[in-house]
Amino acid sequence: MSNQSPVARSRSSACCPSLLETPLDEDQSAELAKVFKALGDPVRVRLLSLIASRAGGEICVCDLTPAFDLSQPTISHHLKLLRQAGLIDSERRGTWVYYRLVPETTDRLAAILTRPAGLPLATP
Amino acid sequence: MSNQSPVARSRSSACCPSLLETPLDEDQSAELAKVFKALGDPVRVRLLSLIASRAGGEICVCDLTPAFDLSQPTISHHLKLLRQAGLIDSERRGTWVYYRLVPETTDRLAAILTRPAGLPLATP
DNA sequence: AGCTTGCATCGACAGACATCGATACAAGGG
DNA sequence: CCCTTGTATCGATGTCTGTCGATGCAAGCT
Repeated sequence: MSNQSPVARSRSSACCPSLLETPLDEDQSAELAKVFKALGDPVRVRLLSLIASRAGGEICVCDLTPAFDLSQPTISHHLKLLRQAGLIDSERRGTWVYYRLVPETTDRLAAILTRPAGLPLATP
Repeated sequence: MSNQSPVARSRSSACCPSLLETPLDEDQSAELAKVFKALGDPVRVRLLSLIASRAGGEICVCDLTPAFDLSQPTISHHLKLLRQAGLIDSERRGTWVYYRLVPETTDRLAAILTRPAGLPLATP
């Protein structure tokens, strides 16, 4: 159940912090956009939030599904997209499947969105 | 030309940092997802990167368009979405329109994705 | 083995989105 | 004034995506 994240993974072309500092090339932009796209849905944002904020670091799908007015297949679909984006990971234990955050990925996103000390603000 | 960002704006229901700390409610998730969705396209990520990394803080559309193999209306469309998400702002000066980053919005995103000192990592 | 419960996958469908060419609008120059 | 150049909007079109019910698969129980 362990897909590896395209963003958390250290990559040849992209090593570095901020999107706001240096223009990204097409490949870097495409990989980043995949992760942002995974976060571009209210259900998935809330899923990630529920998973990440869970004491103990994991949560069972059976505790996730009832938090939404959506069918179980739909929740499963959203979890799959989050997993493919490298934002979460899953593990089966017995009958249940547990999801947990992949903090490396959110860390990387946060770094990418952080501007280097006092980004030039069009200095008026 | 100044739409205001739903995320940079201080809001009644949401005041606080990390998505990773406390479960978001539906409204908070929906607003956040709008911004992430705006970043969920390779062209827009690269546009934002080109705009933000520009020395002087602004860039003319006429310098943006030739950086892509896309029609001018398509670029204009993507810029509009970034603007509506509160990620960039624009100003017309003479014939040209200049875009600049709205750093409050990216700052807020970065904060939201930052975990409070040592998020419980499923402590194995 | 059969039953039950938890979760994932499949196929279908409606709505959303990226893209284009054509066109409209804004501003400056002849 | 018209013409040109820069940018936004419009309408059409093909593709992608969120959602569902039905079904399949995994694991434990009896």
